[in-house]
Amino acid sequence: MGLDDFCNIGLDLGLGFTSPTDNHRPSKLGKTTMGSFEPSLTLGLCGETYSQRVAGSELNNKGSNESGELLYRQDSGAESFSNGSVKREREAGSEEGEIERVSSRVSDEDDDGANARKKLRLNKDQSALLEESFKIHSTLNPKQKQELARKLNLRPRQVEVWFQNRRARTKLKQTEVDCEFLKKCCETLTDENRRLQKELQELKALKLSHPFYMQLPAATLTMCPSCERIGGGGNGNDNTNKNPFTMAPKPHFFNNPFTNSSAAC
DNA sequence: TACGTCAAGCTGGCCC
DNA sequence: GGGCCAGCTTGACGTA
Repeated sequence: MGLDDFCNIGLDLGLGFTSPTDNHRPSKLGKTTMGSFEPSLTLGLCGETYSQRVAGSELNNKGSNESGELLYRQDSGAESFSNGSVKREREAGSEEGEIERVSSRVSDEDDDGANARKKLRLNKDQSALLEESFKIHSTLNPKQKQELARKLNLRPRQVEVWFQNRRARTKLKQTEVDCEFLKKCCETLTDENRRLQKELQELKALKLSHPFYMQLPAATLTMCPSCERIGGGGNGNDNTNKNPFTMAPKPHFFNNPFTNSSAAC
């Protein structure tokens, strides 16, 4: 292994997203998680890979701050003035129908409105209780639905719809957060890519202007995979003093828990 | 009046 | 096949 071997260093710089190897299947309950993409930036040197991976962050999902001021308009449900499906009719005809008769507050306007669709607005208490329930469980079983509907003086179908819409809003919000996160990742990795490209150019220039360094036996150059420093064998431990092979410290993205750390350093 | 919000309708997929 | 869900759409309503 001589000079030629050392000079034929394979420098590889890449920026991109890698897909996880496991088949991450999103939960049917719509609990989205980061993990579909792992932004990565690699600089390969002599077969060594400098790799940065950004794992999913703890994206907090605050969710419930949407219960604003609400009007106390309670009209009959949409099923009352729309055709509705067979399914809905069946629902209304069952025990829930009884609840509906008790709970639905049909306004006077509905009598003349024929099939006019009125906007139902949940009042503050209803929204609060629904939010509270949603925090506990984002999906409801039939019994919970019935119970909640009874408490809220609503029809089970309305409770069900509210939960469906609530999950959709949560997911939308989460998607927006994920989008922002990935944008930031992209920016960071672009900067890192730029920096490494520059460093690569410098190393290439150095290789031409300082052939002395290239004559060092390759075996004496070891790179710590953690701190990315190249230590020269037999030249003392101080490799921080103007060592042309000292690389800039690896930036840490978002407290990435997957960043390798070596006990050797 | 344009736009945002949200309850509700509709449709297709999945699971038991 | 029925129930439930996600995703998309519709329409009423509030607001700047």
